[in-house]
Amino acid sequence: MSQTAQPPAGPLGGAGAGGRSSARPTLEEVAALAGVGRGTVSRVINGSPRVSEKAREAVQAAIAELGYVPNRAARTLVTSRTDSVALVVPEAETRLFSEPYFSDIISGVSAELAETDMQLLLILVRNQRERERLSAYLTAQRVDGVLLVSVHQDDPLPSILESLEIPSVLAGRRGDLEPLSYVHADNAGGARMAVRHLLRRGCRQVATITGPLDMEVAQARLGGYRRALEEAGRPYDEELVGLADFTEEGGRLAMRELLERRPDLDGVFCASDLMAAGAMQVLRAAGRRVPDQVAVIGFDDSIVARHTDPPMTSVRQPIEEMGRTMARLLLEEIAERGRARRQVVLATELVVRDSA
Amino acid sequence: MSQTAQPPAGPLGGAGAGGRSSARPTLEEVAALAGVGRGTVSRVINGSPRVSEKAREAVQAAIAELGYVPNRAARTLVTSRTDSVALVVPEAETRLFSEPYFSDIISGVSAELAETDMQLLLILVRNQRERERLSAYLTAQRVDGVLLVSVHQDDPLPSILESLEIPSVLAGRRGDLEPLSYVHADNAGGARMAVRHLLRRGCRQVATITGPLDMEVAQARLGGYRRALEEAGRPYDEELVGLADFTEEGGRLAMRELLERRPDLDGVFCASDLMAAGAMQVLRAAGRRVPDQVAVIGFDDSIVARHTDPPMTSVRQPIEEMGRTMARLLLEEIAERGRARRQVVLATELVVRDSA
DNA sequence: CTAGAGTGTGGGAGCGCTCCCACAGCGCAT
DNA sequence: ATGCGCTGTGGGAGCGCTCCCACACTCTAG
Repeated sequence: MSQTAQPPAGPLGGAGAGGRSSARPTLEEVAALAGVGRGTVSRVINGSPRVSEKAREAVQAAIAELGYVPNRAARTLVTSRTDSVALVVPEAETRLFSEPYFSDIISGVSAELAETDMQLLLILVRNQRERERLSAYLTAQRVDGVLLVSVHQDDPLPSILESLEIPSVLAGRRGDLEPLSYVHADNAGGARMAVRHLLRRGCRQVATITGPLDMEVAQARLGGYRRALEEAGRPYDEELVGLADFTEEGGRLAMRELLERRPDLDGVFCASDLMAAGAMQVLRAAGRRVPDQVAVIGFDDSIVARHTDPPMTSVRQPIEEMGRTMARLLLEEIAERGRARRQVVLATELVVRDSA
Repeated sequence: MSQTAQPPAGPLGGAGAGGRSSARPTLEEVAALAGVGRGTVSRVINGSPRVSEKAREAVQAAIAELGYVPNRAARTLVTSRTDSVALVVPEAETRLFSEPYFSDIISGVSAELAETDMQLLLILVRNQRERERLSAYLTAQRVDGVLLVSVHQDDPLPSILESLEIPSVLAGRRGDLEPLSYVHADNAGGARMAVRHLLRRGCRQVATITGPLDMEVAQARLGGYRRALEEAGRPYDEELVGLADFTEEGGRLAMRELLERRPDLDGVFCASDLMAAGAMQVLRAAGRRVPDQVAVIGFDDSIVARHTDPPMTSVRQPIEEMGRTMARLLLEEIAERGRARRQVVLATELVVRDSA
C-alpha cells in the first residue's frame, strides 16, 4: 500500500498543495497552470525560438512550481530519438587493458556527456551469443549512437556497426583505412619518442617487445620503433624484435629469448608496461642492472609503471581525453546525421622515471 | 535523403517482400500476420499463460518472420517500468578504488544483467551540481533501481535513495545499521586472517596502517586487526596503529611514524595494497628487509600487490562476485516491490606471496 | 482600404504498447 | 432446459509527448 514514488519535493513542498495529485506532473498540467496550450509548453521545453517572452516566462514558472520533468519514454516514442548512447566493450579486450584504462575511458565519456542529457549505457559483450543480442539490440534502435572499444583487427563488431549505419566512434582503429570514426593515441609517435630516448641515452643495441601484430596498436608501436632506428641511421634488426602478447608472462618469455639471441642488448622498448615489468624481472634474474646495463621503457604509463623497481619510464596516452573526444565526436555525428568520418589522433608523452 | 535505419535483415531478407514497408514492424502488424488481435500478441510476448497453444505458435511465427522487436519506449510509457538500472559511482570514490575494482564490479553487474533484458546505465557523479541532477533524474523515475558504489559515511547519496524509496543496493555500507540493501566483503574477517597469519609466522609486534576511519571498510579492517590480537592474548597497543588514507603516500608517512615510535615492530598489516606498497618502500629505505625483519600484508590483492618487490601477501575480496550479487539483489528487490532489506557478506581470502 | 506575409498559438492526431473490459465458447452442476 | 464459472480472445482507451495544421493576430506593402 506504500506509494511508489515521493512527490517531487519541489520548492513548494510535497503533498500539501491540496488540489494537485502527487503523481508526476505532465506537460498538460504545466500548460493548464501556465494558461497556455500544450504546443507552447513543448516549444519552451525544446528551446524553440517561436515563443513570446510572456508565454515562455509563464511556462517556466509553471514548470518550476510543479517540478515538472519531461517523460523520456513519451518523447522517445514520438521522436524515436532515445537520447542515449552505448559504450560497448568486448569482454575479451578487457583483459588487455592497461589498468586504469577502462575507468579512464568511462570517466572521459561520462564527463563529456554530463553536459548534455544523454544517458550512457554500458554494454559488455562476452561471447558470440551476446554479440548477436547486441546486434538485435542495435537494430532495434535503442541507442542514438555507439562508442566501441575494440582493438582486434578481426573483431566483427565494427563491421556490424558499419552495416547498421548507426553513428559510432571507435577507440583505436582496425587499420589505416578504418571507415568508421575513431580516436586513438599516437602510438607510433610515442614509440618513436621512447626509442629516441634510449638512443640519446647511449644505448647501442635497442630491442623491442611487441604486442600481437593483429592489433593495430602493436603494429603502430613497432613501426615507431623502426622509424626511430632508421632516423638514427641504425639498421632494423629482426633479431632484436621479440613478439609477445601484451601480458607480463609474455614479456618474460620474449625477454628471455631476446637475451639469448642478443646478449649484447642494452635497451628494450616494450609495447606495454606489463611486458616491461616482466622483462625487468627477467633482466634482474639474469643479473643485468636496470637501467645501468639495460634501459627499459614501457607503454601506457599504467599503475604498474609506478610500482616496478626501479620505477618505469613509460609512454603515456591521454586515455581520459580519448574518452572525452570519442563522446564529442559521437554527439556531433548524431547531431548532423551526416555520415562524415572523423578521426582524431591524440599526442602521447614520455614519462621519464628511473628505468631509462 | 538517406534512410535512417536499415531493414531488420531478417531471415526473409530486407526490402524485397513487396507489400510490407521497411520500417520496424509493430505489434499490430504481427497481430495482422498471425491473424489474431493485439492483445494476444502482447500476451505471448509477455509470457502470459492465458494463450492457446495454437495462437502462441502463430504469433511466434509472425514475430520471427517480421523480425519483430518490441518498442521499449512504448512499453515504458504505459507500464512506467524502464527495464534499466543505474550504476552510480561518485567520482571522488573512484580515486580510492584498488585498481581493477571498478572494472570488476561492472563486469559482475553486467554478467548478472545479461541474463535479463535490463539495461545498465552508468552514472558518474563528480560534484554537487551533478548530485542534484542525479536526484532530479531519479525522481523522474528513469530507472527501476540503483546500484550505488559509495564508501564514505557522510555521502548524501544513500539517504537520497532512501527517501526516494527506489530499489537500491550499495557496495559496502555506511555502518552496522545500514537501512539500504548492501553487499560487502568480510573486511573484518580478512584483516583478522591477515594478522593471524603474521602472528603464526612468529611476529611479536604487529602494527597496522588503517584507512580513514570515517569509512566503514577502514573501521572493519582495524576491528579485525584488533580482534586477532585479542584472540591471541596480545594487548591492543595504540602506538602500533598508524592512521592513513589508503594512498601510497599515506602509507609511507604512517610507516615512518610507526618506525619511529616502535622500532621493534616486525609485522605490518596495511588496510590497502597501496599503503602496503608505500610502507615497503619506507622499510627498505630504513634498511629493514621484507619479510625477514618485517613482514607486510596488504588488502585488496590489486595489481600492485603482484608487482611490488617482494610480491605482496594480500587479502583478496571477490569484487566481481560483489557486482554480480548486487545486481541479483537489486533485481529481486525490483521484482517484489517489497522493501525488504537484504545484506550479503562475501568471504575474503588471504593470498600468500612473499612479503609475509 | 485590402492583400499578403509573417509571427505566435491551440489542439488534434498519433507514436506502439499494455491494461482491462466485454464477450464468445465451452464444460459442468443444477 | 438454465445457470454458472472458467478460458481465451479482440479491441477501445489511454500512457505523455511531438508534429503539424489551422487559425488569430500583427505588420507592411500596394
